[in-house]
Amino acid sequence: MTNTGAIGNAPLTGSDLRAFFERDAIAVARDLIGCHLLVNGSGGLITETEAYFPHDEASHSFRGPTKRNGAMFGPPGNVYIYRIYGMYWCLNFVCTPGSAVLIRALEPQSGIAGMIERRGTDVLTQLCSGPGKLCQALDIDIEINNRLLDRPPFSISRSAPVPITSGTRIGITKNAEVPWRFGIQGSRYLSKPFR
DNA sequence: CGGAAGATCCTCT
DNA sequence: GAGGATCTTCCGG
Repeated sequence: MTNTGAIGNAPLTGSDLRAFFERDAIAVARDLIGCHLLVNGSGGLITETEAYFPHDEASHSFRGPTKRNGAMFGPPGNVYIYRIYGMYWCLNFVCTPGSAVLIRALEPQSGIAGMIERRGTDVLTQLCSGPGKLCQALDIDIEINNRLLDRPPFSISRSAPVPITSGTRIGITKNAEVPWRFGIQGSRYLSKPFR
């Protein structure tokens, strides 16, 4: 399958941003693959995503809004950031209320020197090959939770179509069999290969 | 290279 | 008080 929705590369803003995200999280997760993400000048092509839903036991929104997951019930195109295992941050983009896409990996293109410094490695394929690594590389933390993607420090734009593959989501125990993980087929910049 | 285990800290039960 | 949408290191094969 190919991402056919990608035309042009101007940043998604305002009503365009809203229209892109106000859809089924699976469609959004698929269409985000190959998009270009910048955070404070660091970023690149999104290579791996996962979709989460309110009716999905693996989702933080499964039991309704709480203090922690509040941003997940914000407007389409909102950013939801949470701490995982007491050590790392994870980045999500909100779709319809309580639905979101976890950004799991990207191919570095901009601000690589800063990523190398923050990650402590110069191996390009290991800078953003996982949700926690990606946040460390892009200097993402809770300070920029609950903001829209068309405002600083964020910028997101569509890019050229890429070949898409899918599989089961990573690191969960509940609802673990659904194929709601998406990625660039054959990319070297993934958290794990697709089977 | 694959599996195991430890690090570490909230939030929600 | 348990349990994570993770990562790194260490160990064995």
